[in-house]
Amino acid sequence: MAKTKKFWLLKTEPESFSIQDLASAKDQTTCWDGVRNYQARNSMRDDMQVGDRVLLYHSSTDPTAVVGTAKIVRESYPDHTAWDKKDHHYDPASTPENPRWFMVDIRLEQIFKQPVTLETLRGVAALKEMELLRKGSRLSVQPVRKAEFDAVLKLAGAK
DNA sequence: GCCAACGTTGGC
DNA sequence: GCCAACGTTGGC
Repeated sequence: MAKTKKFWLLKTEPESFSIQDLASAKDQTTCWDGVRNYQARNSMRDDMQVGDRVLLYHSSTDPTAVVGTAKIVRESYPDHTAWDKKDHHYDPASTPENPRWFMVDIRLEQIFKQPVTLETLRGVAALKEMELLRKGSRLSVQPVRKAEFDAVLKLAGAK
């Protein structure tokens, strides 16, 4: 069966890791570590495939916005930062023998010349159902519909 | 299994 | 910094 490409949105606080950080990373690639939410983990562990496209969103900044796109380049594997006592996201319940948390690798595709702000997204009728715009939405790894992904690209003047 | 208390996220 | 909306924890 042919793989169907999926679309995602990943949130990050630019103070801790920004799309500019991704741009200057080796091979413009990074592991998406530190996710400690089961629903988000399940998306990464069970549903993300190499080749899927990702919107990168900067939260807790001004303005909050989708700032670019990336691609999944490695499917899920254990998040070893959960085993590191010194790591901020350390979780003693996760072990190498029985890992609880997973991550994927992503590679930068593009930084939007024109970031698409949350305010802009809220004004677009085609995005009314987008998870990001749901009241109280906190999920840091969200599925995005293809039509939504395309609409955001269009708003950014990107492909 | 219920649910109160607690911790976190994230827009404003 | 505030606080609404969550998710998790743990006593019972």
